[in-house]
Amino acid sequence: MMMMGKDDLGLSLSLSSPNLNLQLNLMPPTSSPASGPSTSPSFSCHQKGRWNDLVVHSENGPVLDVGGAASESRPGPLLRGVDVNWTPPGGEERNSGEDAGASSQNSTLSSVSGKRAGQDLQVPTSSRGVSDEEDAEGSRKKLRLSKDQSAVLEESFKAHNTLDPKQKQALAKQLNLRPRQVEVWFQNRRARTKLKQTETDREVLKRCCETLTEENRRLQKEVQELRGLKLSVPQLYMHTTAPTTLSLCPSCERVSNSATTTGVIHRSRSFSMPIRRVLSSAHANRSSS
DNA sequence: AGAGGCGAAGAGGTTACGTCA
DNA sequence: TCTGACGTAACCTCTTCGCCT
Repeated sequence: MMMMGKDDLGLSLSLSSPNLNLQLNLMPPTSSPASGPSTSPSFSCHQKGRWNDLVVHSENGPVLDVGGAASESRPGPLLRGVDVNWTPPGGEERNSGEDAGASSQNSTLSSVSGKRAGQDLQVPTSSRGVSDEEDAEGSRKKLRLSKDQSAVLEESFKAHNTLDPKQKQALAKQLNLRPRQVEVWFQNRRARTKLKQTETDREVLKRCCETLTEENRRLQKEVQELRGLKLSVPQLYMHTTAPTTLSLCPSCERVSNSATTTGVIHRSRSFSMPIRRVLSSAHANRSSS
């Protein structure tokens, strides 16, 4: 299980509060410009040349051998039950080159749900058609990719979370999968990554909200204290305007009570300490009087 | 045996790009 | 040359469904 970095998505969020400086950088890697729908992070669909060095190769050819004709060549413990990714010799080769080959000869790989098979046959899209012979096979069997296949796909995904057509072909051939399967795997992988990231962000934002709420509560309390002081020690404020005009000097970060200031407090955390000095001073005055 | 989770895959929509009249 | 219609490809999101625990 690979852990995704925070920059797998195309969002950038920055939050800052006195007690919290939060930056969520959800931008995709710089090599993966976001150009999809505006509602969500997405990845360019025209990324030719970005995948040139990506496929994970093995010294001895494909990293895994699930496509052997002999059953003993299949990864036994890695695959539970039938190896749906096994391709009869020559079966995938007939389809090499195009996703249209998704009409796999591999009957166990049938991806046609009974409900939708008819739709597919009626309106085959560019790469999602289903052959009649596959339809005739009946219900689809859907099994997991092997661990080795998933590992190779994960490695590829780490390097790039989008697929170049050539690399899709290469991966498909390497893993004895159909290009459509590789494509779908990457789509689902991106979706899982995004979902995971969304949940993480939600937690972070939740904590941020709690922190800000607490900070707000604290500041409200300070305001109450200041107002109480103003009532009890009016002479302390005679030379100044209302407390709300207190501002923070951007250079020294001290409280300024200049009447010319706009009252904008830039850094409330720095504001807090001088305020406390004011408070202690006021308390001293009150106790002495 | 049934429920729920997970993942593979389908369907429909969006966007970007190329082509052509 | 510009422009709008059209087709295509890649992607995203939602959903379905089969397998596994």
